[in-house]
Amino acid sequence: MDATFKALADPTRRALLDRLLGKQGQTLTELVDGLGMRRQSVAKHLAILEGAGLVSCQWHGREKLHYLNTVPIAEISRRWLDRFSGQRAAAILNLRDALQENENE
Amino acid sequence: MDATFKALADPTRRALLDRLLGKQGQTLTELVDGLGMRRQSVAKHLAILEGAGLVSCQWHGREKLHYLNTVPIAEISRRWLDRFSGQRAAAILNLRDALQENENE
DNA sequence: TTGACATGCAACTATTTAGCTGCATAATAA
DNA sequence: TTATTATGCAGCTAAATAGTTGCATGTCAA
Repeated sequence: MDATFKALADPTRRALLDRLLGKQGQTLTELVDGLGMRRQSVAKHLAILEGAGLVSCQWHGREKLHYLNTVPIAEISRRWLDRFSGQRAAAILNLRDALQENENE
Repeated sequence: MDATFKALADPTRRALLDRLLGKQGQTLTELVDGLGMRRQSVAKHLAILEGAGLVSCQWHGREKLHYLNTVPIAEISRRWLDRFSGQRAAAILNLRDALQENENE
C-alpha cells in the first residue's frame, strides 16, 4: 500500500496512468512522447509503477507493452480513502465546526 | 491536488491523519507520542499536511489544535480515483485479459 | 548479415526529503 | 516574577528521488 501511495505521488507517473487508461498496451517509446523527458527517465517511472502493481507488462517481440492495473487503486479507495470521505468523516467535520463555533464565543 | 498526493505519500503523515480521524483537536505534543520521532519532525509533517489542506489548525492559548479536513481526500477520490476504479477500468482489464489470452495462443 | 529499432543496465549529479539539534518565543502556573 | 510547558524557526546531515548520459543487449527488416 505504501508503494502505491509513493507511486501516485509523482505527477509524471499519474500522467502515465492517465495515458494508459486512455489506451492500453502502449510501448515505452510511445509513452515517452509528450512528457518532455528522456526515455530512460520514463522507463524508471514505469518500473516504479510496475513495482507498485499499477502497471503490468507483457513482452511482444522486442516491444514491452504496458497495461494499467487498477486493483491497487481500488484497494486504496476501499481500505483507506473511504474511511475519510464517508459519513463518519462528515460527522467529525460537523464536530469540528461545532468546536470552532464554541471557540468564537 | 499534487500537494495532496505528495502529503499522502509518507506513512507517518498517513498515521497522523488516522489518529486525527480517531480524535480531533489534538496538540502537537499529543500527536508526537508513539511515533518514535522528535517533536520538530512531527511538526514538519503536520505543516505539510496543513499546506495540503488536509489538516486545519486552531490556536487555543499556547496550544495549537489540529483538525482533520477530508475535503482534499474526497476530491482525489471523486476527481481521480473514480476514473480508475470504475466500470470503465474493469472493461479495460477485461480487454487486457483478452489480449493476454490471444498472446498465449 | 547488417543496420535500425526497442529496451535494459550502470553510473553520475542535483534536488528534495526526513530526520536531527539548538535556540527563541509566548503562554500558563506556582 | 519565575519556572514550566507548547510551539516556532534556523541550520545541519544523510538518504532518497528525479533526471541525465553512455553503453550493452536483443529483435526485426532489408
